[in-house]
Amino acid sequence: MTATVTVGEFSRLTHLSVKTLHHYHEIGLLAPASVDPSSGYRRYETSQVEVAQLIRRLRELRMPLPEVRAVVDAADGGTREETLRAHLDRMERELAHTRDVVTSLREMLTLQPAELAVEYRFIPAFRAYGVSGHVEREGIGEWCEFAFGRLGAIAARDGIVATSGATYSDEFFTEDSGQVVAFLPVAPDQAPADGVELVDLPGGFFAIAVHSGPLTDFDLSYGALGSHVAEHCEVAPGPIRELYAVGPGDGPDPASYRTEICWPIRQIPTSPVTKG
Amino acid sequence: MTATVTVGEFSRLTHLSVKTLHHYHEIGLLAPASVDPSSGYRRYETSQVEVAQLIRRLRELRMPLPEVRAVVDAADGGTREETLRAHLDRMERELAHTRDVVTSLREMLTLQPAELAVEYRFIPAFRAYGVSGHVEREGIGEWCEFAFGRLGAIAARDGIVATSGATYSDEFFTEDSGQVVAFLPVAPDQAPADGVELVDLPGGFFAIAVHSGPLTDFDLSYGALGSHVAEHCEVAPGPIRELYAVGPGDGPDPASYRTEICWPIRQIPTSPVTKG
DNA sequence: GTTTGACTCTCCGGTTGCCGGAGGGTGGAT
DNA sequence: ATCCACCCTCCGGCAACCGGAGAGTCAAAC
Repeated sequence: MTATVTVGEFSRLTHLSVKTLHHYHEIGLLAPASVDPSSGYRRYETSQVEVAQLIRRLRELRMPLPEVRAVVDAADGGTREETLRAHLDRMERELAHTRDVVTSLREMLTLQPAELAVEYRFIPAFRAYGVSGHVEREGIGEWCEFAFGRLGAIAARDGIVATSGATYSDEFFTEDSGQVVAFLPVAPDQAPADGVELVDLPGGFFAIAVHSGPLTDFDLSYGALGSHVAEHCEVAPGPIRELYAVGPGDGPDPASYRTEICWPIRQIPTSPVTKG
Repeated sequence: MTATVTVGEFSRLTHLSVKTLHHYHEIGLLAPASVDPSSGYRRYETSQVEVAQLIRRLRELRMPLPEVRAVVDAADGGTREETLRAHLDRMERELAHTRDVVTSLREMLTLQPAELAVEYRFIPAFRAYGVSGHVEREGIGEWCEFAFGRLGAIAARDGIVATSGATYSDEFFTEDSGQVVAFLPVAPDQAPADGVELVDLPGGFFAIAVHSGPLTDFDLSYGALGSHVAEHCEVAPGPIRELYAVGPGDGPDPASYRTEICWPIRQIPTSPVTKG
């Protein structure tokens, strides 16, 4: 019922290159049915064509080989379905992201950069409910939903009204994963609550820029503020803060969002400030 | 107006990792404004933040670095726009392809494989108008439009009515680029015509399977036929042929397409054939 | 004035999923 | 016997960086 073929023939049947088949053999993803002990010649069975085609399909979707292996090895359809769905979800998200980047790229190239208004403020130390974690950049959206969901629930329960925010470690941006703390300011004598920490944010001077609109071209404002600070101020240690003056909780329209980016500085610059 | 910053600071301003900045320096994509000759320390100017952000944006779209360089270096907006658009087009196509693969993957996993009907036929040698070329797999759609457009025009002019087809070299499938010949059968005494060649296709025995519907899961039929041939026939040399019995020229609905895959064999097998 | 600690440098190797080629052995047909 | 197409293994390389080693530098603190 099944015949056995050489690599070259199998290559033709599956549209996988011989090199690729060698590779899959080496890593144990798709081993030939038999190998001639003396010559080393590989022999595949025609029944293996199906698996090979499945692998090819998955690879066409850029699925990493370890995941492909998981799908292929999955005995039960459940695991298989799950891995597949996870991958497709990821692709979906990536796609949405791509669209965002494209639009923001268009804006970046066509529109003149909006004049950035930077103001200086002293923010005193304050206490806040906090949710902290080491977050991957990819998962930041989900994580924020989780964190602010939790903070929002407590705020609603206790009747706290305040502008929430978050601090981001540098590595979060540059290494694509790092420490993030979502916070919601509370009174200094606020009692602890389940599910959140009590954190004390240090006071200090900040250079603050307001970013209006959705967060897709957030990095532009971020870079502009950073440049401004580098040109006019002495930076102080500590993570950058974001204050969500108007965010998803205040309305459904991302265009109405207002986010304040707070860059810690040593002091308010005294020299005449030339905006730019 | 512009201040100068270290790699680390520049990294914070641009959200590019230090390693990445090193890399971009090395390949000359984004060189620091100055390098301390004794210490080797890099110094960037804040004015470089913008370029860096553009690069980051483009990389987020998975644009290869050489293309990024082209966009960044592009003095005039025209070249820039063009490179960009080309890239976005490619992404668009890739996306469409992804969707196709997903649906066909779904079908592949949920539906039982349709019983493959294989028939054997002797096809005599014939003459045809041909358009041949070395084609990249990515560009096959475009190329087919071009080739069959040309053949179709001549057919219309000369009143030729025949089923067109194409031959594909193995490498086209396995190496993602290879020789392809689109052909349209003509009478043996047909006169040459501008823009097309006259080719003679050799006769012989073929194992033929009919693939119905769009070509997204074409490779499945292809593999199934190949397996069948490997199990029941002796293969003959020569490229695989496809005959477009019902194709884009015959109606807009891909579901109505019928394509015959012709696999060259030495002779019609005499043994009792068990389908599978 | 030096010591600390954060920052930076270069170089080397590894990652993923293969491709290309060198150098040499095999297999079936003539 | 010879040919030629096929097959083998091994080595290096591609993109676009990341990780770490080992060493040098800078600025502030003691």
